[in-house]
Amino acid sequence: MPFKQASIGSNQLLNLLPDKNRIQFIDSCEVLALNLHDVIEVAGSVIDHVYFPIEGIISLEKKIPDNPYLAIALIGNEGALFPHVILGEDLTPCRAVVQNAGFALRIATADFIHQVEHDSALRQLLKRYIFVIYSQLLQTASCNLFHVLETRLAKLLLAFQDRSQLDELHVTQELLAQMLGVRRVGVTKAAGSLQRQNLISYSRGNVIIHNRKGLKTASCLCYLADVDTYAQFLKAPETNLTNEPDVDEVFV
Amino acid sequence: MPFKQASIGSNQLLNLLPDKNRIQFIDSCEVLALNLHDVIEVAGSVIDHVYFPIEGIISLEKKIPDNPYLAIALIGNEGALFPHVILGEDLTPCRAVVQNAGFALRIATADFIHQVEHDSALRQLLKRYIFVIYSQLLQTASCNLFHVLETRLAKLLLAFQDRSQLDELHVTQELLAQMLGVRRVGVTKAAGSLQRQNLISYSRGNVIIHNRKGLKTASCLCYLADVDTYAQFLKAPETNLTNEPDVDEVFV
DNA sequence: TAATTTTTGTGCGCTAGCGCACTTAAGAAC
DNA sequence: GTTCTTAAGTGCGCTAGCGCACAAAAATTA
Repeated sequence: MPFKQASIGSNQLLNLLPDKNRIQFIDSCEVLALNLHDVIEVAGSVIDHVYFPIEGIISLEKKIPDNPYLAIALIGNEGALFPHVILGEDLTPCRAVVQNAGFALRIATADFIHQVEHDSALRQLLKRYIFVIYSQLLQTASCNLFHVLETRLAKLLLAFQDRSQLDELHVTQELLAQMLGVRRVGVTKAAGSLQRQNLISYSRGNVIIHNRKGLKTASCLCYLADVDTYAQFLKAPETNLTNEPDVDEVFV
Repeated sequence: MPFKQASIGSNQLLNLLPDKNRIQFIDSCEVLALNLHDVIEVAGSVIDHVYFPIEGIISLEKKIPDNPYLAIALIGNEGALFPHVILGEDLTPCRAVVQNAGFALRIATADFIHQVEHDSALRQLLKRYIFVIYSQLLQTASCNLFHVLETRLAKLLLAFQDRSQLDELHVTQELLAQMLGVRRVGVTKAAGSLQRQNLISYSRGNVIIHNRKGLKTASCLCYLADVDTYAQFLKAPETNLTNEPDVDEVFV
């Protein structure tokens, strides 16, 4: 349970910062409620805030013409939404939808960039996080092509649980289908199979995970790969985020 | 023909830099021959050089266990290889293979980072490029899931031609299959269909593109989307890469 | 010229997921 | 209760791509 040990009520990414930096950064943020099915951004829009979820789940979804949406990533309190504005482009290539209600810290893009400019620890952390997302995206691109629905569903449920911190997930088959880019009946079939294996049970928008270990076995290795990638680059002890200097080490 | 107007013998990305910056940067590079089927990096290895192809094509390929390789991107003289080291992580999540012989500028990672630290125009350019690659990767992740092989093959051939600057591509069906993550016979079938439509012809490792416009129609919209993304962020006139300041504007 | 290797083509049965249409069941509202 | 709405299940024919095996043709080597 890679993200479960984190304390509720905070953002794990920001928790990796030294206290001083974190406190200063959070001071520039406001708290925003994430209401279920809110569309935070549509594809192509200008990003005017960067978000750090504390509770709740946001899915990043890419749409290509004549095809359904596809969830590219789930963002919970282990991550951030739109940190890539530090790359200098404030457009989002995909939309962001709240899939579990909760709340998040958010900061105006300009303020965010200002903070990042003047805080090397924060900068380093976010660059690392962007690299992790990039690596996981490579994995997803392969996974989408090669892996059958049942394993992809298992992966998604695990990712959902990691971010909701609950054994009972509030999500319908219809929504899962939208995230996976398949028909709802496809999810019915795959979920039925997982239920018959006593890994999960569900009814009308509630999915209960009974056997997390078994679900991992039923999922593709991509789930573990993603968790490993995150842990490798964003685990607290090894991160060694530094506070100084901010002059010579302007970017890297 | 989005990349064709570029002069041979240079890297288009670096061409977007002001003369002064470009000359200084290239001065720190060495020229390296790209030999067909060279594996420049394997997945997970430490990146000790960043490459700027001048001629030739390199494919970035992700491997997941029990499945074939999958080409994630083609890199020619419109791009760069491993620029993401500026994110602070010098590992590569995928391997890089030379698919068309040629040559490239390359620079040691440490030197590269040093240059990027002290050259805001270069930094801005590379961040933009990374964003473009990221956006295209989102597109690819969807494309892999939704689009049939024939359209994906058409897209790949167009991307190949853009980077080889020739109408005759040197690539076997076997290699195309490896890049697309499918069986060779799948490519035989799809390529046969494109040939019957008089869009291409081929024999024993040579693919000739007869009708580029038709091939665009036969490809998925993802090809055009990728080209547009590149043009939007990396077109010469609009880029406005600046030289100063390098103090206040340390990162963004 | 003959043998070998590389590249491309064909056939066949199989499976995952599709579109479409319809059914069942559980809550919610009346 | 009864009706209505939302969520989940079933059936059917279809297609893309799979694995496997084998055939044909072009290029290379002997």
